[in-house]
Amino acid sequence: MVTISDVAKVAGVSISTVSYALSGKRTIAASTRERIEAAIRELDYEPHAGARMLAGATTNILALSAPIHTDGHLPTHMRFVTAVVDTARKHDYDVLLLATDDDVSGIRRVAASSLVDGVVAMGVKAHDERVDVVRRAGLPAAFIGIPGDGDGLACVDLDFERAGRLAVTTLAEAGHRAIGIVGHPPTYLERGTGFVQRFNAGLEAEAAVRGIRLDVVSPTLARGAAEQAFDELLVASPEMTAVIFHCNEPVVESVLRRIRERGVDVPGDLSLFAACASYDTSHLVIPLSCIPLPLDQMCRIAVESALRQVRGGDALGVELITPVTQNRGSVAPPRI
Amino acid sequence: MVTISDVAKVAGVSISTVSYALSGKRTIAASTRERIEAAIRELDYEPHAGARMLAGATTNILALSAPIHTDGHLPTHMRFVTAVVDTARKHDYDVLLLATDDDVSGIRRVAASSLVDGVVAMGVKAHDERVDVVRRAGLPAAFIGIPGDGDGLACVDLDFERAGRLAVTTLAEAGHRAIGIVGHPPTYLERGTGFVQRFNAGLEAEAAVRGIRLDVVSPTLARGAAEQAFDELLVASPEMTAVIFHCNEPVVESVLRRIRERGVDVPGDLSLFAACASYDTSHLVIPLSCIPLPLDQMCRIAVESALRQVRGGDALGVELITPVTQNRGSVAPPRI
DNA sequence: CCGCGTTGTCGAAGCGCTTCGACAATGTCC
DNA sequence: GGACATTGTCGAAGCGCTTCGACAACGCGG
Repeated sequence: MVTISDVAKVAGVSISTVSYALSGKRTIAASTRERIEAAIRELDYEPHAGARMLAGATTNILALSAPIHTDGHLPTHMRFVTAVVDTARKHDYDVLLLATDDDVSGIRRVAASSLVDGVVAMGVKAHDERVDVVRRAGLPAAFIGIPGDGDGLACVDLDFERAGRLAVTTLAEAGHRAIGIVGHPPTYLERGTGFVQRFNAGLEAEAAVRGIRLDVVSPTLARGAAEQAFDELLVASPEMTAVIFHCNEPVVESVLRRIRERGVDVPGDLSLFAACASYDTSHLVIPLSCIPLPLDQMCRIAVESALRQVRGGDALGVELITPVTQNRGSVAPPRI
Repeated sequence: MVTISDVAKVAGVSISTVSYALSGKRTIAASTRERIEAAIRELDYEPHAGARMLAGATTNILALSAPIHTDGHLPTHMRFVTAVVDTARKHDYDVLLLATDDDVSGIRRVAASSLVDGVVAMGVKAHDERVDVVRRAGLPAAFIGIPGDGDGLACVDLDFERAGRLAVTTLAEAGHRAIGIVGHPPTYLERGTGFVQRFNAGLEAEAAVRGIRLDVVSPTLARGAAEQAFDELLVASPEMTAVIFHCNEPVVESVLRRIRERGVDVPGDLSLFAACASYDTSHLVIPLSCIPLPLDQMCRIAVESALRQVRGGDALGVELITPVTQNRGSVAPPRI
């Protein structure tokens, strides 16, 4: 293998000069640097990852803690993963994927063995063990989602509370007074995913202020559950004129098909709104106005926050992304 | 951080003794080993990954080259990834995820920097650049899929040719003489995914032997394309009594819904068969008899093959998994 | 009881890199 | 023109580990 001393020999300088030329930590004469760079290109030199780690430098590896839940939505999960990998690569970082059940032990292991410079954690829960682990290990970390006890930790998320309020506001301002909600499976809440709670809190707060009736269903992932839940909504609240989706794409699709089957006109009979959509709502059977989940942005911020800490910067605390709406024509004033 | 010399001190032995106790490469007296293990537990020692790599040992990291295609099916992709991660962890390996566009440069980089012990490559194409890279780098590698020029390389895949024949055989033995095929999008073939070619070859060979009529459609991923393709099949081959699916789950679901809409009885009017299904066919609107894609098995074999090479073993060449059928009642003799 | 092979342990070298301190070779200022 | 900073380069130490060769200590057969 090509080592730094090969490069030094070819460039006619010492090893340390090559190292400094590479890291930029000391000034190197332009002419010297050029010779070194030429030698590197000529030899196709790549620093030995282990040697770098050992000498106390960075590993240029980020761990991605991405626990998979049986009730989770795999495509969304995958989008998060690839977004993290893409961003990391832009900063010359590789990603070590921690995706087995026991996410805590994985973090502990890579931290103890100095394998990674930092960790990005997704699928964050209200009470997340990983918070303790990274805190104890003093490991640079960024959470995609807001853990309950994450004081001083870098967290990024859509402002779900505000998204809840924005969803209600959007429909309320169109004139709707009774809104149905199709939410995530009940297991999400049981598992302690904070974003569902925050979104619901936002919904309820805004609905209370505006005196709007809210009816919530939380279909499981079983076949037919989504359609059935929608039917229940119709029965429970005959005056309902709008529905907010805060659920995964397959559930939305099922309900949209049911809506078509029943001959309900959108937005004439019923306005629809997809909140925090991790998917493209413009390609659905019925395109939906929505608040997009800014997945790429979240991942980018998380990775960059972790890397800032790696470079010695402070964790910037909680960063909440302001939700925005996108109009796809599925919301209109209710028929009088 | 806790180092091996801390452990040695506590256990009252030398550094090398600890190292040998850990690696098992020399015999160590049972009593000594116990003292060392106690010290390791007491200090919560974890070897420094970089030091290990540098000293010429293994890195205990496997790269997973998992290029993402725009026409690919994300859930299937994710299942492969997690299956690889799970298997790797069982062998005390971590997985570095190479998922950006340029998969070749990623492999080259991790190989040149000795970051990984080996690589597992999925999404293998008939002409796959990665073959050259790993061969040139002398890197232990396993391919999930069969590259065209992969002589001497470790490859694992379902025997798609045989699966094609088995699918036709299954329907032919039930008495069907005209079979429709709903295939993967045409972009799969254009991209050079070998498994589609091999499956089709198997289909055609068996159909030719048995004198069976085959009509193939390859719907794109556009909305409505699947339904439309099925309708075309119906028009093109009125005598068709069975359909083989060799496509992703969403396409199957769309067609199944169309079948319901048209009031076609399964298996009375039409027999259905899912070939190489990466999803659970028993939870579909109409449960389908199928040849499952043995995804976990493929990933397990690939990881273990790569690790065998890491330990100095030979690449075992191409391993084709024999397809098996599962009966879910969607195949019956055609009405006379 | 001597020589021999085994077994268990140790010391030291070295993996490729970063970084510290040293030090020529300059330039700068009174 | 001499004192002093600045700039560019170098040698060497050391990061934590594996592994080689050495070598006591021991049991064994002749």
